[in-house]
Amino acid sequence: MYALEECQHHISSALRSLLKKHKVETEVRLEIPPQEMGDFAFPCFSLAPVMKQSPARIAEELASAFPKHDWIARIDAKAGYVNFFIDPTYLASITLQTVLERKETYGYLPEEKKKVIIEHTSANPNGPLHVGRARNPIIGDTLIRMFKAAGYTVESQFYLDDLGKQVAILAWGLHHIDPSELPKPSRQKADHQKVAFYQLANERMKSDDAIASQINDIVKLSEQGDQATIDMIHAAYQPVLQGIKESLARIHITLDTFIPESMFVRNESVDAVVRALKQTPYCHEEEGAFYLDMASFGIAGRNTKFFFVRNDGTTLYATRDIAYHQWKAHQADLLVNVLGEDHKLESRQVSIALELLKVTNLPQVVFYAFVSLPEGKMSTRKGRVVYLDDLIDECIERAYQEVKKRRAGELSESKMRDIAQLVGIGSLRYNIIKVQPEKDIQFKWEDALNFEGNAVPFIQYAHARACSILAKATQTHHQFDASLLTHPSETMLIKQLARLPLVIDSACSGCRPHAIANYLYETASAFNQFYRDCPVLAEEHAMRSASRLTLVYATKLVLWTALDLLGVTAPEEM
RNA sequence: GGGCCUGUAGCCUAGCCUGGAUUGGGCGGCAGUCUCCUAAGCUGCAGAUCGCGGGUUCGAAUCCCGCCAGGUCCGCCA
Repeated sequence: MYALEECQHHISSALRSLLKKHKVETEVRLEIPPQEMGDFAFPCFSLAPVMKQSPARIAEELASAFPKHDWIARIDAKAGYVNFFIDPTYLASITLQTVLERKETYGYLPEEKKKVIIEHTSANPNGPLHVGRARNPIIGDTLIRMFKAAGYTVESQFYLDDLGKQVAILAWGLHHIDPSELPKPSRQKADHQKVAFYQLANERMKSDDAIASQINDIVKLSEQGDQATIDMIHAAYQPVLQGIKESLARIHITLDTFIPESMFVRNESVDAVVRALKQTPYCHEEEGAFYLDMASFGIAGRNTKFFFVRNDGTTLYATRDIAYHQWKAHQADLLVNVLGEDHKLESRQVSIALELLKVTNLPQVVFYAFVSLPEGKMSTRKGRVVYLDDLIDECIERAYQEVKKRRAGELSESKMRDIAQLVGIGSLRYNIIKVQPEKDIQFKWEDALNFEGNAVPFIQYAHARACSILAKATQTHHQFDASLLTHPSETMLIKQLARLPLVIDSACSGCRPHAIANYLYETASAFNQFYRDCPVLAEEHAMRSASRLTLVYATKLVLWTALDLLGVTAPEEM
């Protein structure tokens, strides 16, 4: 058990037994009081009616009766609260000791022995990833890293839509459009080269019914499992998918498995889903097509009909999604999906259908709001997009300018390029992950490329400062005397380091990746204040200097570990 | 027409699930700070009817109801 957790447990159980003496059985929930008022607080207001005393009086009694313990330096009763002050020396000694023992796994939680599948990105492979969609892989990959740290076995999955209209349009375009008709692609990557075929094919389909029906034929044949058609589509999207993977790899994202939608048609599990759904009392027929009436499940709107079989007997995307999730439910203990908010209704409908099929392991879904441009929503079809690859380049280039501005002459060209790489990519990931997923984001270059304040360079810089001190130190053993680390800035920093396990736990259980970003910012900030107040190498008292050096080392490890949760790497100098 | 999400200083954002003590940060603005471990830092100042109106409560940014604004969805599309 980590330090703060142990301390919290100690306080709650001591409070519980104190209250038991007053014949009060209650759940003890501790709060974090405002600064300077303590480390944990217990509000007594709800006890007042039960104990027939004023909250202030109860707080005083609890405070004076509270047993002495190493954890607690001081207890205050104030305005109906019992405020507990952790003993900074005790906390420092336990926390630093734990960091030194655990090193890169400090903060990681015990092995849960549970498996979670996290599905993310799952973009149609018809063109390059754009910034609107970039939120998906970044949230997904961060969740993956968080769940691993929280002790889960994690598999990342990309659900590959290889049967849909989008890939059929792409395939048609590649076979019927003369490349000379198209504008020159901005990049050599396959995803950038092929997207123009998709865009033009999409336009033609809308104005020409013959083309529309040719594309529909492709969709139909592939859904029926026609091997030649499936192969043709596969050949069309495969290079695009490869391009998408390369883009993701640039921002440190790889996926474990790609599950093609066609798998569930081929193995006939979709047919089984259809048969089972038809058996349910919610199933109705309309002109040869079948739907579930979801009105009684809280689905409201113009139409509560959830169609799962067309009148020609073929299935729909959502039907296959049900088969996919039914299969997935048996592959792991926990399922997490990252989806755009436009999929909210469909996802709900799929879950209802799964419940009707007696599937109990339903996916937990993290929805994110769209990233729009000042001109409006991004759209591959309309060509109104900022591509992820372009944003990556721009971030790295801008980071390079910043490094050059500050360190030209001091660092070699290749070193500056390396730093720019880490800063640029880190900025991109951090800027997207630091905002809670359900909040709308309007993409503005000046915000995305702002490297000051609450941005990743601030954190990387703190890490680099720590590395710089460590590099200059002659001492190699990490020894410390916790009783010498009593400066307020030292105590603040140590408390911050002690929080990491709690942050991982709560961020993970609530699927709130932005909490990690916040924690990092606060930790870097605490380190910068320590840096200002507490000289390390220049400190004359040898043991104090050594202890501070150990604190610097611990901070470096924590910053590194937490940045890694976001898929961000920190340079040793910048 | 209906469902879901969002609304916190000029701009961006945390806190909302699980109500609690002066709503934390950042950008931008103003004023300081490098004979001292990298000033991508640090310090101070100014700036908020927590969208609006009710309700519950000893206590509401947080819970409930209504309204307003923005996003998103309501296809035998994916």
